[in-house]
Amino acid sequence: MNLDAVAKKAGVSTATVSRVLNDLKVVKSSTRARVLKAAGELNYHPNLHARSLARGKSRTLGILVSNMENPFFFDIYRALESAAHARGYEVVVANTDYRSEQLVSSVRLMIGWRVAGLAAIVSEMDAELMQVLTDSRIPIVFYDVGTPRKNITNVRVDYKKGMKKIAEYLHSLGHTRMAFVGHHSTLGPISERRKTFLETIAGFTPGCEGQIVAGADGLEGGRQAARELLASNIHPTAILCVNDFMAVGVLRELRDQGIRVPNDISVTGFDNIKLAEFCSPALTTVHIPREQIGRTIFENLLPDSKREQMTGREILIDPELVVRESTGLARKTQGVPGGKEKALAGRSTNL
Amino acid sequence: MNLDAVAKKAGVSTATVSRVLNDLKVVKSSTRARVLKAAGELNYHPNLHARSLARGKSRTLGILVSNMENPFFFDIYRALESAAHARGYEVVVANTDYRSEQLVSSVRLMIGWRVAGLAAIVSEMDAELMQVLTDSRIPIVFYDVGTPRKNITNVRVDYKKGMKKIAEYLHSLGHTRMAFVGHHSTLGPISERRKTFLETIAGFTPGCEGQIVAGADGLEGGRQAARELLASNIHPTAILCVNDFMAVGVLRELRDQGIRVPNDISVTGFDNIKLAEFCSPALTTVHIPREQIGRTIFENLLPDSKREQMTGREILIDPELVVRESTGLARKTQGVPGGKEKALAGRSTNL
DNA sequence: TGTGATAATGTAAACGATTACAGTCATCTT
DNA sequence: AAGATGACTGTAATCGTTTACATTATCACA
Repeated sequence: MNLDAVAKKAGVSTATVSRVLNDLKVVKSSTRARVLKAAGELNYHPNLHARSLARGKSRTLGILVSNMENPFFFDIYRALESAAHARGYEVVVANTDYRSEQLVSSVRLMIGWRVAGLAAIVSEMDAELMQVLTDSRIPIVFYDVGTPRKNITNVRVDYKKGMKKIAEYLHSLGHTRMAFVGHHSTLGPISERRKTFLETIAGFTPGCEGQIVAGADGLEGGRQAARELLASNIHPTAILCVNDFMAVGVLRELRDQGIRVPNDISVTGFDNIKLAEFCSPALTTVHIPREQIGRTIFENLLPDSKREQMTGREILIDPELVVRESTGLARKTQGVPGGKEKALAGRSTNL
Repeated sequence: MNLDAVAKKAGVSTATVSRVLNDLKVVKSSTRARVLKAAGELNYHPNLHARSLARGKSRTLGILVSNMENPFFFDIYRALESAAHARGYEVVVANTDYRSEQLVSSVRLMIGWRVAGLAAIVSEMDAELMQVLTDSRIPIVFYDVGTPRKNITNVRVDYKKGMKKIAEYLHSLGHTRMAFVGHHSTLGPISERRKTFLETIAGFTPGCEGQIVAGADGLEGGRQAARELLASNIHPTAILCVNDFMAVGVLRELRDQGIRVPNDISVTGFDNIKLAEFCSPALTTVHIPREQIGRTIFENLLPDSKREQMTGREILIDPELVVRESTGLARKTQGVPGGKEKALAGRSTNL
């Protein structure tokens, strides 16, 4: 079913049909009606490929996320989409699953679709991909990874500040032995988050120790990491998680092992996803304004922005501590609460 | 950047470039190399709109879901996508947010993109939309809603059986006063789920009572519904939720009101999403094989299926009870545990 | 060296829209 | 009555591919 068929049926030219369908009000209302009737009867739907091709520009935005299952990503996606819809843009989303191979192929797809803009809310990155993107002239917004360049904006949360707030808070509760649970793509030796955590801990009183474990991003990954952590001889009094999603997994494992939160161990998340207030105990976390991030990304993707698009900006977002039930005073003695392990000798804290 | 530019740079015709890019191995390997080099240097990416237009058929599947935030939908989406990728198909997804207005516009979009197939995992439905879809010749699979027709397959879980298993299980634990928490789109007076619940309850010993509350699909909606329920004078001993996602919200509200689960009230979910085993207490629920559903949907979307596509099939999926921690024996007396309400007189159960 | 056969490439017509440009009317003006 | 105006509508080029068909190299063999 194409324009021609409709045109024929309505007894007009394809140009007129096109004008009707695009609401150019130059068309006489009687012909307009005739065309609409014909289109309706034929169950006609414009071929959007042909349309984009002819128009030469699209009103579709692409968004890449690492893990749509993690509500953090989903919330940004939703905010972005709703901002876009409000301005007549469509959004297509692709899940990279933290695999840079998948990222590359998704980017290829998006460029092939000639999206009007591309948002990359991903942790993984690929050096030559950056080049391809820069060359592609598409307006791009990165979240967290990447550096501003021509036609590239970077939205970044001040991760360091958030981490500091959390760590200081825990420290003020008497915690000195802390562990960090992250997922692989945030924990490579080069990763900023890992570094931030270690530096922050190191900045405290000399006796503070920081340890690191990793799992996949998700409930199961969090649980797995907690399991490893507990099986080791680290015995932290607080577990800081890279995000709320994994923290919920951690909570679960602790509960399974009979460890009380926060009495025996404190746990913190990051992001402040909805689930953080619905799990038990509710998570102490750091709020990241995903709604705002989504909107900001959209605005920076728009072609018309009068702020010159070509320089590349960086936008820094300030996270806030949210205290709930999962954190409390550090236990004075560091006996292992689960009970199945031997008591620790001589590793008293510096408090 | 178009084929022509590449062709010129490589000193060949566009036809040859196209052949190289599509891996038609008729091209001499030396020219092939030349073309690839040119394409690379120009940072060329084929325009997929033009491609689809020329080919006249796409390898893209559309999927519509009511609420991507609910892991149930997400899991189906993921399974479908991974099956699709394995066979060289792309997937685009649209969130309808339970709004049939949004559904209509998403369908329009998908048809406009000339998707090779369309999966509708939605609860909302629109009479005339069904007609549009039937007329559109696109292979379609519905989940739960809709009836099989020409070029339409219907995948359906035996909701009745699942509900029955849950209700019978609860009944065997002594529960007679049950409430059902659903979201609006599953609870209209005409909805099958509502009916199923009421019928099942009615099928038990005469004293059994069933009540119904609704909230939005989600954590918050579940909590809200629970709040209403507890504020009313229904005092159920068991709360059956339409899905796990809402059940987690219910759990949260009960905990806030000091009601112990399952000691005071039993709670059940539906779907068996991952979260169901990570919340506290872990949810008794009914397993729905989302992985399998996703794969099944994909297979029925494929054009080549030798099973004649034209008749329309129905596929029924059998759910299984999963007992965890959120259910237990009914309290013998139905005093209100929260303590802030007056005691109930004379409404003893039939046990 | 000519002759098919076969391999490699080129030509040009689709695909289904949009849109600049060029009509065609009917209606006023003068 | 001729010309101007403005309101509609039609013609045809264009967007960037694919692909049937035509054409030209290449090569083995008589």
